[in-house]
Amino acid sequence: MGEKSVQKKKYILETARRVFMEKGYKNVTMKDIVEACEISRGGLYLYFDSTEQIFLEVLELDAAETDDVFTENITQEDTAADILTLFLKEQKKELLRKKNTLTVAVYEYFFAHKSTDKNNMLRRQFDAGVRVLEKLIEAGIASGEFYCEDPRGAASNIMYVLEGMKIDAQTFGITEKMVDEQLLYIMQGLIIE
Amino acid sequence: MGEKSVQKKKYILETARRVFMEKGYKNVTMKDIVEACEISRGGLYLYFDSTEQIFLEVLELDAAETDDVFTENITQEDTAADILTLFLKEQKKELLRKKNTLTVAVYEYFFAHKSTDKNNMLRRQFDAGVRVLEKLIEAGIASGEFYCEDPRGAASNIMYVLEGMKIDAQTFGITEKMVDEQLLYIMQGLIIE
Amino acid sequence: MGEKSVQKKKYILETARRVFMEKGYKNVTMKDIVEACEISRGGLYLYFDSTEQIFLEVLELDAAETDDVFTENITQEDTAADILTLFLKEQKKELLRKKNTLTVAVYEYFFAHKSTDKNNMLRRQFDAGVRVLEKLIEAGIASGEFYCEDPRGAASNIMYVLEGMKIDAQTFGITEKMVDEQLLYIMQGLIIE
Amino acid sequence: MGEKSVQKKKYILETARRVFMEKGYKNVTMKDIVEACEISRGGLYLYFDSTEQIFLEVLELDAAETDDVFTENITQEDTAADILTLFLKEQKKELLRKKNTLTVAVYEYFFAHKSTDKNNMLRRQFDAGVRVLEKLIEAGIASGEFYCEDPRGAASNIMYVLEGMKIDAQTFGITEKMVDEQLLYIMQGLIIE
DNA sequence: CATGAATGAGAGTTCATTCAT
DNA sequence: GATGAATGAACTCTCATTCAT
Repeated sequence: MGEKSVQKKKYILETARRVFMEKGYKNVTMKDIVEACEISRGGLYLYFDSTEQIFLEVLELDAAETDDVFTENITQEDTAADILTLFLKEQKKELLRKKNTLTVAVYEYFFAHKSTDKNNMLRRQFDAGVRVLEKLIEAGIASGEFYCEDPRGAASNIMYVLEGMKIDAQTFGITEKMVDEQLLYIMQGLIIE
Repeated sequence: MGEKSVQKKKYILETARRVFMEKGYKNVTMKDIVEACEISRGGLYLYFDSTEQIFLEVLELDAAETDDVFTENITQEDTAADILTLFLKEQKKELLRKKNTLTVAVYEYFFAHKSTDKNNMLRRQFDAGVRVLEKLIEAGIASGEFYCEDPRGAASNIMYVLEGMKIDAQTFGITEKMVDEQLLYIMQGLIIE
Repeated sequence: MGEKSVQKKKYILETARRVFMEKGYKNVTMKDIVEACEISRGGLYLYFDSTEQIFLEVLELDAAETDDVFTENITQEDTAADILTLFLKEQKKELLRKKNTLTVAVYEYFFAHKSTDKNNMLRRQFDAGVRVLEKLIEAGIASGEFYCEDPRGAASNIMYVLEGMKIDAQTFGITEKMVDEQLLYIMQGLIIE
Repeated sequence: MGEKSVQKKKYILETARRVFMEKGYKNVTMKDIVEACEISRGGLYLYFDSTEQIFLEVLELDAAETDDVFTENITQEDTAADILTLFLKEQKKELLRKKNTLTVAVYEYFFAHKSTDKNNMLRRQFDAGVRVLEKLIEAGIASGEFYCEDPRGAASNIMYVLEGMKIDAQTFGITEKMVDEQLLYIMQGLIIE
């Protein structure tokens, strides 16, 4: 595949991404993507065989590009509490962003392709989140900022709460106030006053 | 609609329920339900106009029948901790039930029919859950069983966690161990040792 | 068929008549008639096998009931011109009546059941009209009221014009002025000034 | 839509035209046209969305192609009587053509889409016919060929008669003799002997 | 007689997918 | 590589007609 083709493929993925953000996963047809991309039906099939393949490659591209805005913003001087606050702030931003989000599409996809495989993207992300938070909490305990008897439990708790809020945001809406209250509750459970 | 029709309608709803449990919401066609019920195409239309109508009536029937297995099992002598434990045990059972569940269908439906309306079923259930848990925690505090500075936050925390675990159960699976650990974490955050 | 049945049949025909007036012939389904009559589906089939049969019986009933409002209003003293004027006035009334009319249904039916048979209802009516008008014109000539070299041609001319106006009334509308002008033209072609 | 598509579209319209001539308007389904054209179900939908759209485009094509066989045959030397005779001869030919005619379909369509709008095709055609005939009659009067006190009335009379005969031709048939007699009657009403 | 539930044929419509150009 | 016309399977929905009660 030549240079040109690579670019076109990327163009299709970016355009398809917008389509998935708007319509979720199951609602999206090859026709939708063809029309959004303004290419020919046959043209799309040169690059992709199905909406599933396109969606998975959109997710891959996403993963590759995300590359932690989060870690980039951490400096040496930051305390564990600072970092956790930063992390939660990022999550909150994500949660409240109503439109530009693949959340619905991702859940729709994984509902239909549930797998307990270690490679399941959602699972990897969840596990990774728990690990990072656990380390962070342990670091906070070590530095005397946090008190917590079960860092693993606390880390999981945060991840489950975030997952729960993400769903609620997409099904019946969630207000900034609700998010703030819960994040505050979480922080206060950890911080030594 | 006579007595007989009422029974048939119920039969269709029960059969459709199984179909929704198996295939989620969006995958289900009138044809699927017709075939599952072993009735004619036109026959189904005598009772329902669309899969959406069927689904909503399935949910209604569910709500009517659920009628709190939970509250039925509470006796006068139970302490707040007992009741909370019972509640969490019920939730755990629900969570781990892999097949017999409308969870996926419900989320799929509400992804597509997101509404911040007070009448949104998911919202009502969430709010009701928070209210019940808050009362319970306050009762536990009053009886000296629990310690908690923010009963509302704790109640919300539990509901979000349950929501999060429900999703995880349906997307990448969740083990009994994971559930137990998190429920334990929650209980220990409340109980005075 | 008992007395009661005869009444019910008549009731159905009268109700169906209204339906045909509203929707024409082809648009009417057995369901429409069942609903308009507020009887059961099976019930209708006890009396009629198809919309066609119903429609034909509606026409028969009509023919039986029409029984010439026209001839009833003619008295001995009326001149030919008086009678012709009366006839055209009746036709005009019929033409301008927008709603209560089976015209569209009748044409739709006979488009689909064209027959050059002498018994074709439209043909019988046309021929009868020509005959009556011809006699009338001849009577007018005899009495010195009219001048006409081809009474048969004039009679046919009137009938064709009425037919043409009936169609126009049902397809693009026709104003009272248009009708009056044409009827005046016809009368002036006959009357000796 | 490329050159090829334009041809195919025309092919479909021509084929559909035949179908409408055979079955009228309301009886024609997308399936009928698909089968007549020997194309696939989906193929037809690439070009047209409904039988109504197809029908209207058939009418447009017709209007575009008709382009007055009539006016083409008029020469400078023709007298008004010659032209009127030619016109009526054309109409007679049209009237007696039993099969190759959209008449029934057109009336069926306009029964269901009655509109007093100036743009109603039938109305435009009627008005245009009246105008042309009126001019012609006035020309004939000026040249001493015709005698007529109400050229407008005479013109309308001719158009209504033609409309009436068209209907009769499609419902109970009309013989060449009947047409000839009536056209003769009309001509004799105008010509000075 | 009368009911109305039930059936199944058939029309409309949309899309994934292929293929000649 | 790229196009877009073409196909056909799958779904939705409506009715004429039947039949057990």
